[in-house]
Amino acid sequence: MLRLTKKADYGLMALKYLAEQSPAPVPASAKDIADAYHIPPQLLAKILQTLAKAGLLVSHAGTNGGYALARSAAEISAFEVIRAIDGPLFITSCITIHGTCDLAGHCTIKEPLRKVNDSIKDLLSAIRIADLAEAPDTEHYAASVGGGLISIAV
Amino acid sequence: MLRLTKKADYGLMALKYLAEQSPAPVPASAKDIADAYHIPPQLLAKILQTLAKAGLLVSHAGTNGGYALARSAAEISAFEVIRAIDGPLFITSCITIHGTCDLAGHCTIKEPLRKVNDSIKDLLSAIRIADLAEAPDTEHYAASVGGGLISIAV
DNA sequence: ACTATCTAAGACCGTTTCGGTCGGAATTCC
DNA sequence: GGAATTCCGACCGAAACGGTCTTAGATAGT
Repeated sequence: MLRLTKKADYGLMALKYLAEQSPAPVPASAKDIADAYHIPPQLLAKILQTLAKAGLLVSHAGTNGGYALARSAAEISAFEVIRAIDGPLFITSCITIHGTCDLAGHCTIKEPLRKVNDSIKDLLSAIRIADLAEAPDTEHYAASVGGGLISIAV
Repeated sequence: MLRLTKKADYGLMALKYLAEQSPAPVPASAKDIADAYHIPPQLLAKILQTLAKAGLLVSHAGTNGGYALARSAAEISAFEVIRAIDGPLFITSCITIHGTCDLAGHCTIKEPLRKVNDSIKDLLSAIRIADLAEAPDTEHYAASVGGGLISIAV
């Protein structure tokens, strides 16, 4: 449960790939990335398209075309990627886009879970693509985030 | 995305109901709870069964039977409930039960996301059924959790 | 201008999961 | 014995997910 889709996984992997390539003299094609990670090429192609449409990637059609990061890898959060691919983050069915609960009235579960929701969002927002790339071992990664601890309001 | 199932929602609501009833002179039947929250009775019945099988509830069959919390509401975490209903918590498809990634080798996304995974787990573990019950407004709830801040290792 | 390469976009499809229902058996109380 | 209630598995429709296919449009090199 609570698992993000394979598409989001692929998207993050693709962004990581692009982050490691930058600054890229030539953009990477969907096929390049798909080959590198053994991802179904056509599927990745669609993912990259939505990522481009979301403004996280810049695309270039035609020969020698491909994709490149729209911003620096340090300025793109995992949350943005996941949101762009999988849609808005709602941990519970109660929290809809309108903020209303279809079980309105008889659902007091909503408020506490909304906080969990926000916390997860903060958690994912703190992870940046730059953290994914070149993050081989645990200690170095934790240190790079800021002391290994982040505080989350509950 | 990243949303927990309606079953888990229902389960949490049911636990909250039971928490508010305790100490209960008589256990609450599945139908009682279903009526209170307008949940499909047969569906809730199955949810309560799995919750009982997981040891979170004690059940009593027969006339005037029903369910009651197996422990105090303060000793049951939202994480346990969700895990019992929706199964183990894996934010990414990479993290399987065996801890192995089917994209083994060419998937460096895994490690950072595992930490997010653990953090969410900690987050949900910190929420207890007692927090859901009698938690009408935000301020009181936040204060009751312990200063409104919890720290999570990244 | 032609062609190879590449993105853009949408239809389509098989499988799985989810939400929910049904029916029957076992248990307990009156 | 009968009513209430848990227990358990089978079943079903709808939606989501993962993936493919096809077609069209943009670009660079020759």
